[in-house]
Amino acid sequence: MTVGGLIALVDCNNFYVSCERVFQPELRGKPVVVLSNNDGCVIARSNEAKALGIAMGAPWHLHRKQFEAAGVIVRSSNYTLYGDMSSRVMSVLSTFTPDLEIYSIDEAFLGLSGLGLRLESHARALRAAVLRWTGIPVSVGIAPTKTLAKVANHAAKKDQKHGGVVLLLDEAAQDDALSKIELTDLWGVAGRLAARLRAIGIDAPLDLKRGDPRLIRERLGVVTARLALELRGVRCLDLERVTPDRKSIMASRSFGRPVTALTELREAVASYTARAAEKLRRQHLATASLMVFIETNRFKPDDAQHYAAWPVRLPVATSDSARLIGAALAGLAAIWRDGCRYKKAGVVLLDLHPAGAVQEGLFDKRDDARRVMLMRTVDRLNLRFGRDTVSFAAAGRRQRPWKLQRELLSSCYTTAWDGLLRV
DNA sequence: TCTGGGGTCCTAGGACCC
DNA sequence: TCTGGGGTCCTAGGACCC
Repeated sequence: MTVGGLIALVDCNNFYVSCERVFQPELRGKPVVVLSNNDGCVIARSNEAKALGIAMGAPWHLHRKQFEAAGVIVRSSNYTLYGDMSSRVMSVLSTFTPDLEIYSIDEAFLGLSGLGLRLESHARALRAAVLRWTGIPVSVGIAPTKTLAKVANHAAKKDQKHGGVVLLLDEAAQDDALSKIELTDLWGVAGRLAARLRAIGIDAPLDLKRGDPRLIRERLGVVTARLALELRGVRCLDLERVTPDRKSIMASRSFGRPVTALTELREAVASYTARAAEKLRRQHLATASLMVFIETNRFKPDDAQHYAAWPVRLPVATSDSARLIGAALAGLAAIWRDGCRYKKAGVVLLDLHPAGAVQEGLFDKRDDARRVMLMRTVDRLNLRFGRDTVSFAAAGRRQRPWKLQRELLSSCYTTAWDGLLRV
């Protein structure tokens, strides 16, 4: 039943607020919120602030007067600090087990095989160590699957009586925890999916757990089917011990005020692109395509609305800031409209490759697929080459010669072709 | 003489997470 | 005057391949 051992989810409590409190102890015990860029909206709340009814994502300017009158203390976000605190927390965790997946800035999954009966005291020791060495309080949830570990962690946070640690080891305990939460408390269920679940008679987490897997797969897709299995204790999501390479890198910002001048937009896009390129180089990657986008204020329906994105394909993968900025600005020029009041701009780097493997022409995936297919065909079949055609024998049957469209083959593998033609 | 069908890729959009 | 900034995966449909 617990094949593969148990999984712990360690999650920092109100992480950004806790980071601020480490350096400003006077904030402890008081209602505190951390605001997003431009002090736009609430992105973290202390328990005391939650108790006042401050919602996640609440636009601050709508509530400022009311909440400040209630004594709420406000901090602007400081991502450099949070990133640094996160590394400290993760490095403490890594002293407890090498079996660690850093899931987000404030969460990690830990593999717990071989701890046996000392599980709970181990979890409490871990909690105490993180608090002692970093000043950050964490909650620990332990269960046979990631999804159930999330449920356990939710329970640990919700009820102080657990002392920050909840284990859901047997089905009775799991069902008890599941009976106390809503569909949208589950990892992977938000409003839309919850509505679709209710439409087929699944109103609560336990209904989902006990639902017909085939029906769920057919009506709601593979992700929800996996979720249902995970609730049953069947592990579908494994620990990702090695952090995979990023598949995209974005840099974007909302402006503090509306921007109409192209020169100003160019400055913003150039600086975002430079930031994205820095991230790219730090991760030893290069990009072969990017997208630039601009956006007006969607909360102002009276303004002329304009959202536009422009993809730019680069001839060669690169991490060079100047080349990327040039490409992004060319894209910007193509979409910018005179007279619009822009509120946000950004750049996304796509089609990322390891920097070391960068060579012109190697990153057209389609060409790469053709080359692989070609090589496989040569291996599998008895090929005979003519000047412009190739014929082959398969399963003892003679087949019509296939016309080769050599002109379709990109330069990156004409060498391979030349080799083949000499066979 | 055979003119179909299966596979893969790309893109956009949707949904979700922190 | 003021409403964040990142990411991931899945799906569907069309293009294109042989």
